[in-house]
Parts: sequence; structure tokens; C-alpha cells
Amino acid sequence: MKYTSYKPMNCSLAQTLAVIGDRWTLLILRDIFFGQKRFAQLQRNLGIAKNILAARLKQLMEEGIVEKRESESGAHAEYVLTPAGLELQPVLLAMTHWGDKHRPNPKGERVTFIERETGKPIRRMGVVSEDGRPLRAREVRAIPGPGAD
Amino acid sequence: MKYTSYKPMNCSLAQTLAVIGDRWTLLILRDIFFGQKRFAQLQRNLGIAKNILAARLKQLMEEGIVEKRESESGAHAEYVLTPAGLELQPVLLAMTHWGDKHRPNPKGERVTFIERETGKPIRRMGVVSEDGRPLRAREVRAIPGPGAD
DNA sequence: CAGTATCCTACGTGATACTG
DNA sequence: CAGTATCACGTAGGATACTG
Repeated sequence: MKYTSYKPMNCSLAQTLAVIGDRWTLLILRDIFFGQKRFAQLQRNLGIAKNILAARLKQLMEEGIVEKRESESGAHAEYVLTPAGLELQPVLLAMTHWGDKHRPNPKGERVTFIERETGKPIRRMGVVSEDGRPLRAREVRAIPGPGAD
Repeated sequence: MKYTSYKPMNCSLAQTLAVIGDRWTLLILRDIFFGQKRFAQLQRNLGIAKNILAARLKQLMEEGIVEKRESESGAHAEYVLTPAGLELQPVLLAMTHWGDKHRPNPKGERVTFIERETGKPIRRMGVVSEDGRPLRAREVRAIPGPGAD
């Protein structure tokens, strides 16, 4: 009768969904990845209700994805990604790449990710073999590990 | 007053969420990636209500992620991934990797992805520069493209 | 500015019964 | 087996007013 929770599932994907699977969470993280730090900025950019944003940020803090701190001037609060949060970048980028390819804007790419130092676009997110060859979906197989049921 | 829809957002990430952002969708896709093909299998493995599963599969077909076909014997229906669906694999794998690392099962890795031909584990999903160097989140920058607002 | 506190409602979900 | 139909429910989401 209650909504099924992701938490008790012994599945790495479900565990990730327990953290970022809510409707707004990934969009909030996107904005934080893009440099937004403040509550009001996030709220305006996203058009999200304040109570929802507050709840999601609280949840992200409890999950260790985001940290709250004072700004340098001490004038306001800032939300920044923790190391665990930063490691969500491959997830965000893989989803962004897929959307840009399969649900494109007719005017072209909406966003390009470049390497900060060289200015060159990064490589498209993809599955890669141990020695660096790109693999297609069918060339990959999943086998249960010690933590499987 | 209505739930905010992802569709009108000019954002590649939001577009992807419009396709796979529902609570059950990614878990269904996971099972299909893992080789499940039939309605009853999916329903039992996931513990999902039949009407929900039917609705999600229908949606996935409309979005061009999954196709329905007859089994070879003709005895039952099968759901298989389209090319666009197969290209979601990086998303699934990135999420699985994150969950396995940051929400681990104490007994060890829940699943390992190996290259079918060599049997060797694939490389961990990560952001990579044009010439193949792994990049950390902070070394990547997003710049607006022609499809940006 | 950065939230809480309330209240309301629509929607996603879940259970079950039924059908070709 | 592979769904459809119906109904009942909880909760996520939304709007708004208020607070330190």
C-alpha cells in the first residue's frame, strides 16, 4: 500500500535512485554543477516551490551529496558539492548527452562540455573496455558479484 | 498547480528525465538490459503492479526506447531495447557504479560488468578528455551551445 | 535572504477483479 | 500469459503566508 522504497533493494542502481531519484533532485544538482550556490538562485532558476527546494537540499545534505557553508563575506549560505556529489558528474553527463542526441533542440546542441585547461570538448560518455576501446551495449555482460543475492 | 513537466524545459538533462524519470522506469530498463523480456518476468522480479508495468512499457514504446515483438515460438510477447534504448546503457552503468561505490553492500560488489569477448571488467564510467585522459569534475566546464536559451 | 509552516490537490501508485 | 479496468490511497508537489 505504501510506495515501494528503493532503500531495501539490494541493487546499486536502486541505491543511487534512492539518492537522486526524486523529481527535482537531478535538476537541482545540475544547477549546482553549473555554479549556482544560493537558495534564491536555485529557486528562481528552477521555478520550484521553496518548501520543496528546502526539503530536497536537506535530503541531499543528509545523503552527503551537498554541503552547506557560509559565503566568504558571511552574507549568505552556500550549497556546494561534496566529493561524493562531484562523483555524480558521469551520471549527469551521460543523461545530458543522451538527451542532446535523442531529444535535440533544432537549433543545435544546448550545452557543450569542454576541458577547462585545453578548451577542447570532452569525449562523449560511453562504456569503455579495460584498455580503452569503446564498447557497444551488446559487448557488455553483467555477472553477479559477492554482494549479489 | 499542475506538476511541472520536464518536456517544455530546454535542457538535455530534463529531456532525458522526461523519458526515464519515473519511479519505476529505470528499474524496468535495468531488468531488460539484464535479459528479461517478458511481462510476467518483469512483474515478478520487480514486484510492481501490473497496471503500472503496462503503463510504463507503453510509455517506453511511445518514446522509442523499447519495442514489442512476438517470441520466436510465437507463444508470448517480448520487449526488447531499440538502438536508442541501448544507448541508455552509459546512464545505467554510471548510476550503478556510483551506487556500488557510495552505497555498497558489505559483502562486496553486487554486479560486475565485463567485456563479453575478453571476460575482463570494463573501465569504470568516467569523464574523459578528447584524447582519453580521465578528467575530474572540476576540470570540466559547461558552455552554452547554439541550442541554449 | 533563507528558509518554516500550513493547507490543498493532483497524480502516481497499489490492490484486486476481470478478460481475450 | 498478458494485459485492461476500476477504485482507493498516500504522498509528492504546489501556493501562499509568515519568520529570524
